[in-house]
Amino acid sequence: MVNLAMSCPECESKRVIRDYEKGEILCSGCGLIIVENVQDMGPEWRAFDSEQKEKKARGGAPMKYMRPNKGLSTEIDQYNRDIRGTKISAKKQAQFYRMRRWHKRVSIATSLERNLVIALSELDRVASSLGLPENLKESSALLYRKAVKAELIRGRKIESVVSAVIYATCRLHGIPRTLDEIARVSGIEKKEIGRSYRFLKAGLQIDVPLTDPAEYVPKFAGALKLGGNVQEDAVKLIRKATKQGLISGRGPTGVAAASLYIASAMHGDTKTQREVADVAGVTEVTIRNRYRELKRELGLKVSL
DNA sequence: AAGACGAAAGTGGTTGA
DNA sequence: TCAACAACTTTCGTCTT
Repeated sequence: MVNLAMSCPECESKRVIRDYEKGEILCSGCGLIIVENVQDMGPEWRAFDSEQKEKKARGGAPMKYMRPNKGLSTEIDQYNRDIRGTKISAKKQAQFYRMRRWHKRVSIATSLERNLVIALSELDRVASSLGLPENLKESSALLYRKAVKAELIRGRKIESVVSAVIYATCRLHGIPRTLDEIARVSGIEKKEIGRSYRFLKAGLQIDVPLTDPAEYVPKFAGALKLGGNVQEDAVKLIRKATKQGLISGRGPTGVAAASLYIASAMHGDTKTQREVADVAGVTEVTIRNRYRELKRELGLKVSL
């Protein structure tokens, strides 16, 4: 029970207390229950300085972020001695050998399982918030299992591998999702995902084709509320540019954005560079650079 | 006032010695 | 491992509508 610094709305008395056992805030003067079912979100202890806080806090990092199977598992050591150091009998040795073997098997099975449980739920969460179809989740899960088998997870966060797997699967399926988007929903840094992705690509020898800028067109056009014919023209521009080797080495999003920008202007539904840049996740400057290249190389006569 | 333009400097990643 | 490099971003001043 703790006195709170507030007065009762009923009787105006200052005797408002908090009852931790019942989870209520009430007035001990008139008995009015002001708040029911209070949930205490904080720790149940109180600390008065940082030293105490250090000592009392016992949370630590969540288990899943720690190295799997470290700190929690038991090992049966390999020296066939008892605690006094004398050799133990052959019969006992054989028994210990069997125990070790089983112990190893069991721990490997559980750590693998634990890994998969965490990974698959994370995969589901990220894939869902990206609006990815069910079959893509399936192939992602499959790819993740392959990665586990190839022992590519060690040393990096499960989450970042999951993100990398999703990124790879999206590209393989031609469903464009940028690293930025995945980074946002997964909470993993872009470069971290990129690193895991490259590692994955090398380790599993999957070759992912370069992203075709045209894949981004419907998505960006949708966000900009541009019609189908604008999209078609944008794709045509991209095709022409591809033939002239204008897109190699260029970021696909930038190319798609510039093409859409030009196409929108050709249809008299001009969007500002700012608008296009925002939905494409690039800057206006990049759009201008691509736009300039396209205009020059394709001999476009666009009045803007 | 808003948008377009482009120069210059800075950033993060790749590549080749 | 380091430096050069390309693509892209940030920032900023100028021009156009």
